[in-house]
Amino acid sequence: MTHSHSHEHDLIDLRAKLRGKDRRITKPREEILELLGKEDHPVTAKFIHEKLSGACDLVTVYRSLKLLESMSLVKRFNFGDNTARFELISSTDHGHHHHLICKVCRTVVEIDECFDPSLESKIAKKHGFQNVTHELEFFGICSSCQTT
Amino acid sequence: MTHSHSHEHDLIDLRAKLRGKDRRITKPREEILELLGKEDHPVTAKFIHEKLSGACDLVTVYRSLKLLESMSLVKRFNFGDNTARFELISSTDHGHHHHLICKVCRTVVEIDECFDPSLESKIAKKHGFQNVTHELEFFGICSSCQTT
DNA sequence: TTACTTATTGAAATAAACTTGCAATTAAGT
DNA sequence: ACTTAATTGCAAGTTTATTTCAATAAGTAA
Repeated sequence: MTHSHSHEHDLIDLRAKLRGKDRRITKPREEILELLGKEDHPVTAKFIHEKLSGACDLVTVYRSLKLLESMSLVKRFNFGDNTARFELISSTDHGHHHHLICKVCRTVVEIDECFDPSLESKIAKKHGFQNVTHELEFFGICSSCQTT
Repeated sequence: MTHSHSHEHDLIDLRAKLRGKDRRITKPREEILELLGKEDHPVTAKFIHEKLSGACDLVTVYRSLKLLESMSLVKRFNFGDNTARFELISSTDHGHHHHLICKVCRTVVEIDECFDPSLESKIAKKHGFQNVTHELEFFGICSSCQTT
């Protein structure tokens, strides 16, 4: 919904997390975070590089995204097309939400619903796993692509 | 559990599905199906090629997997490492099941549990999508990799 | 069986996503 | 401003997967 001001918080967050870590606040990192703050859906590294039109190298986009991901500022998604997509972790949903993707036109809808967390703890317990999380994406055909 | 004889059914299935479709039953296709019948978890094209040790080209493995997938004999999975993995669609679960993957050692556990299908239909209805399916994988740390 | 048609294969080339090595740059502390 | 080391850009290298095309082989019909 409203990503309008959230990215300012993310820049503050970035500075806070980088402080005292032998890491630096750089223009590419700030620009990538700012761009992600304006996007409503996960975007590819290539997309970011093009939108930033030469502000930095594509390699730097890859490296920055990896750093931002390791700092839990950005979340990586996989929509099954062999291309990683990245989204800002919003403070509201803690980065946990899912997507509904049109198999035809690749339109993406953000989904807030999720299944009961007891399913996850049940599975974790059953197999002796810890720190269990999940990746869930829905695929279907959107209203525009439904051939009558 | 018992994949021991199921692949014979798959070969019959393959022949049945290919018949009268201008498609041919070839050695690589049979061998890939047979190999998948012996595996308990999704495997990569590279893995198949190595296991078949030169029985056919890696390109043929990719092509065959794509064909088998389009024929609903094989299902493609994505474990978040930019590498497609393939598994035989068993007649019992109709190919619908999930996985629990150890983030450390990459061990895979097959999961039969799933959330209530009403969640899916609810999401489909809400956004006007049709033929909605989902991809769900669990990630965690297995008992062997849990540092005490 | 033999001949015929065409789907399929192998090999090399290409494509796309991502990573690595290294010299040049630049952020941040003193 | 000076220094140190993290970061960047560029080129080259990996990995995964696809495409092109001549050679091969599966299925069909004589």
